[in-house]
Amino acid sequence: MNKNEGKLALASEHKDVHKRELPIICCSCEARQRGMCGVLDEDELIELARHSRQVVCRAGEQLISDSETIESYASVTRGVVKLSKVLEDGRQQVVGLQFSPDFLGRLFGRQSAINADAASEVELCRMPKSVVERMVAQNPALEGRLLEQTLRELDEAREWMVTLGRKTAKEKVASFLYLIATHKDPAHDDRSVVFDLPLTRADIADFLGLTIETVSRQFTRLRTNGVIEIENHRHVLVADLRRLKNSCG
Amino acid sequence: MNKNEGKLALASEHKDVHKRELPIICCSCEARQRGMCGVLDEDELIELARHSRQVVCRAGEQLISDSETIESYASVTRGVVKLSKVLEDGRQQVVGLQFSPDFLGRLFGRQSAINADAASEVELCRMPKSVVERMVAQNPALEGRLLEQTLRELDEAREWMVTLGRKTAKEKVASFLYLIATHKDPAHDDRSVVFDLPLTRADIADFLGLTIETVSRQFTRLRTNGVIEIENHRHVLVADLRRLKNSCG
DNA sequence: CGGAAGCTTGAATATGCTCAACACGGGTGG
DNA sequence: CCACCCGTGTTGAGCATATTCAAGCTTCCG
Repeated sequence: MNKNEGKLALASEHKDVHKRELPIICCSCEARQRGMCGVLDEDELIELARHSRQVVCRAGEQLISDSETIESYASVTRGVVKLSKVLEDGRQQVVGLQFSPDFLGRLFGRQSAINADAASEVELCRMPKSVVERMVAQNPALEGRLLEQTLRELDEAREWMVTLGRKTAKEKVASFLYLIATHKDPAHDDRSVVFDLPLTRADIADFLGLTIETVSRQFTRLRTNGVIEIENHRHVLVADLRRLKNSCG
Repeated sequence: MNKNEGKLALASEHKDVHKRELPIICCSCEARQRGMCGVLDEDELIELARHSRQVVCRAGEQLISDSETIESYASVTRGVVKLSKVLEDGRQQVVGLQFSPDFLGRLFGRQSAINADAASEVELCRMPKSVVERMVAQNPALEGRLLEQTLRELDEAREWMVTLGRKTAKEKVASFLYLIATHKDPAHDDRSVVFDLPLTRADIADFLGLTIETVSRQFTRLRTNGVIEIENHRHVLVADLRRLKNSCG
């Protein structure tokens, strides 16, 4: 930690500080480019950063649990976050995946209605609820950007409802692979893609409303059909993305 | 139509009009109470009303179709709107229901990604896209209210994903009935509720990711179990809402 | 009254689930 | 170093749930 920063932070409580420096961490942060921080001016960014904390979470770690009181929000800066809901008897459904630089947390919520877990190793930038909400109230551009993300998430959720409600097991698995493939490589006019699955078979099953056995069988089926190749159970090669898309129903 | 209004509208193009009267239709409109219009000041409301048109749609009428260019938004002021998506081979999934005073239309969207149909007879207040977007840009409170509705819709969509992915046919049908029952009668600490189904069996099936036959069978099952009573295929009586809730899984 | 649309019911079928066995890989400890 | 174990994934056999196909029944409306 920087000595000057420590001094300033102590001396400046409740005072405006001019010309504080932009935190180094923010400079290369995706949230600054395409995420919520992209609409903040320098002062706001410094103010927000002053209250934020970078945290790294191991795969499988729980980030937010259902019914938990919400005290902070976060930006996802690395890795994949899994949003899920569980029924009383333990049945689980993954209701969304979040990637960098998505905003994490139910804005204006008092307590969470979902669980959030690190699907892979994840890096978060945690921000206190109150600071974010104050900033949202003062900066319509921030409100606007969060509105846009929320609208995008709603579009994705509805798209996925079609998959859950109306597709066969094979189509579901193909749809999942297509989702990951296009998310990893935005320049997918190229026909072939290679990637590592960010989810276990169990997570994929919970995402697709299937069992792990069915997911496994459909992977095998897509493999024997030549649509995909798999190495080490995790590493996937899609030779022709259009063929995969055609398998999505 | 009022003669004075006609004259004013013609004479005042591109001029500010002071002291225009609040449209009568707005006074009793639910959107003015709990919907988007609740955050508008009088001038804004008059301005918006000047560009808006009330329309009534018969049950089954298409309001917005997939891939259609978006030129207007709307507030639902009466009835139930069904949002759906279809796969190329015709399989259909209902991805949401909207009631008064919900906002209808994909904000900032260039073209629609879903169909919207009148499930029952529906009344809409149509507003031009450009006017709404200008007002959203100028009034953060409006942006905030639309953000809140979008967040609520996202919550609902995710809740429904659990139903689609992880519940049995019986639980799905019970969940649908519970959704309608609690939506019709917000004061549902009372144990019994009576209502008319706003959707046909086909629509319900598309909402639940089932076939009409399965929906029908589960209705029969809930009826013989004494959870519900049905009259005329449409009129439903729930004697004990807690029993229905227990059937939701 | 007759026809159409919407709904229910039954029998046969198929899709995905359950239960069970086994394979593979990485880490731990004798 | 090898044996063992645990977590993860695959495969098979039998089964259950929801679908399909087909018939018949209400209700609404001309």
